[in-house]
Amino acid sequence: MPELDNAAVARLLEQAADLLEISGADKYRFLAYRTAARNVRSWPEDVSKTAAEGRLTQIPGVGAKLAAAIESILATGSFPELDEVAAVLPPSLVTLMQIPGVGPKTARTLYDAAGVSTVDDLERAIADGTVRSLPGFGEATVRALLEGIERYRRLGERMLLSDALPLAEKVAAEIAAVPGVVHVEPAGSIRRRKETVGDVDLLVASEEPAALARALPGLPVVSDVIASGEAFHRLLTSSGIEVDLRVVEPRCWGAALQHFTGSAAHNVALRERAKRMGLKVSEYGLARRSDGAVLACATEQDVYGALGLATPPPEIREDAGEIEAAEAGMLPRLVELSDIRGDLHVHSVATDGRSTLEQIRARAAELGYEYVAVTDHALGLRMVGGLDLDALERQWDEIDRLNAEGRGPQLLKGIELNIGEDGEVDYPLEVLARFDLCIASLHTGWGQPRERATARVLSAMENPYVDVIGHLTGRVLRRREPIALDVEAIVAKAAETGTVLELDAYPDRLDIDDSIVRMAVEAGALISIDTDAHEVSQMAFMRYGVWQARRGWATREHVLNARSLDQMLGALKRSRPPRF
DNA sequence: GCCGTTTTCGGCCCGACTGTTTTCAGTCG
Repeated sequence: MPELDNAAVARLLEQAADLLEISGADKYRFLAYRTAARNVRSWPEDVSKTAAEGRLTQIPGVGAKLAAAIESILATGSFPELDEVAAVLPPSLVTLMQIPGVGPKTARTLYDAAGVSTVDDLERAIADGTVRSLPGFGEATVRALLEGIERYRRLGERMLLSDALPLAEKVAAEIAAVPGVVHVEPAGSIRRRKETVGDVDLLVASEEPAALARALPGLPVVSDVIASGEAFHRLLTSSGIEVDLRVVEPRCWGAALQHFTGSAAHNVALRERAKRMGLKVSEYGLARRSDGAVLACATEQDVYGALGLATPPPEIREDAGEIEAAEAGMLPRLVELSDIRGDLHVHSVATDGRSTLEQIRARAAELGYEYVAVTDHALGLRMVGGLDLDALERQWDEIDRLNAEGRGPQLLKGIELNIGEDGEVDYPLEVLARFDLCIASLHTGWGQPRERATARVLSAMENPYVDVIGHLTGRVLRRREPIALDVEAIVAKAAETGTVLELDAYPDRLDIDDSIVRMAVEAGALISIDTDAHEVSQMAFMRYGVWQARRGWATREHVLNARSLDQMLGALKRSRPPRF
């Protein structure tokens, strides 16, 4: 039985929830599975450990029954309730529900009446007229199904935040110039800075919605208006990405922004709280239940304030403790881009980078940094021409020369070491001691057993000169799965040894992710937000790393490179007296 | 199936749109 991580357990619970919903089970039963799945996914330790210690019911939304289900999943890879429902309904039906417009009832009908259990089945059944002949499936419904299939195939993959956000900002800028527009802001998962987003939502407040509607087709970034109503427009942009526009009255901007920012789970928790207080929250404002009087709606602060809450930053609105913290006045002051004093992971022309040391220093100066570490690849990574000792000496001489000029940010002598098969790194200790800081990363061993990969990282962390572990899991969003690792053990070791965990801000890595950041924050381990830039323009990726760190509840104090040069160097493992 | 500022039983978010079996169920965000 392969070790199942929290995400794998969550997926099985979600599958059970979907199948139970299709089977017509009680609404609150399958909702309970879904809530548990979400909380297992964000649970800050391995559920296998939680299970071994008999603490599964500490996970919010997990009671006795779901604890037993999770124990069964960990032991056998499934659980009785899932097996039972999967014996009656083909598990592939859950993919049918991913087609826009197809919910549980439609999926069930299509399966029962036409034997449809996959998207391909559905396409065939539409083509041969089977679906049209079913009761309840009129002309318009069949047309909507075909469009849904097309959208599912075209938009099935989530976009990177780094693709969606710049587009949203561009559309927002053009809309802001339309007469009558008072506010315009990306909402949804873009505003929460989630690493990938399913769709681009823009919220607009306008005094003249009709004028906005007339202006949309003429905007430079808009190539087509796909759908248009009074309060909703769907635009096709010149980049081929669709943007959904919601238009609201300026008077209730705050309530609308709160509503359309979500997350869904956060909003549900908020409305439950409101209900307990005799209030009601919707996109139209916070109202008294008794007489419907609207008490707050102009700003988000008004809405949260009327509920007795401070306003949580959008990045942490996931119903993962932020409402409790907001109530207690304990919301963290999250790290900001302006807190960042330097970049500790940048490649140069000496290996696989494309920028010179002077260019790197100049770019760091533009970004207002105090320091920037040059961290080319070490000897072991032959494929990119890792540096030998002679090459290192040359680079160090040049760094000394540039620093001696006394202009601009301090260049630091760094290196990106390769973690070997037994956790060893490329140079002996006496060479490692000569760097200002060393990052060590896994570059090989994808598909290794979890224990083995974990042991390599733990062993590297014992090295007194491995200051930082680079892009821990090696994932590449939409391309490469993370290496299977005992992340909890690694975070604990980081706190114990003073090894810093890097958050690689490259937009398709964002590695470590928000959940690991939160584990590090809670364990007292430091993180370092670095761009891993191979070209100076990529040093601008810092903002994506900062956002991911914010999603993990990191404050300035948790971030190594939010410290001044002296304090940053003093926090490195190598600056400490040796332990005996 | 979970859970407690009203509860160990009886609740468990809000509003809009759409099609059609035609005034309500299904779906969505």
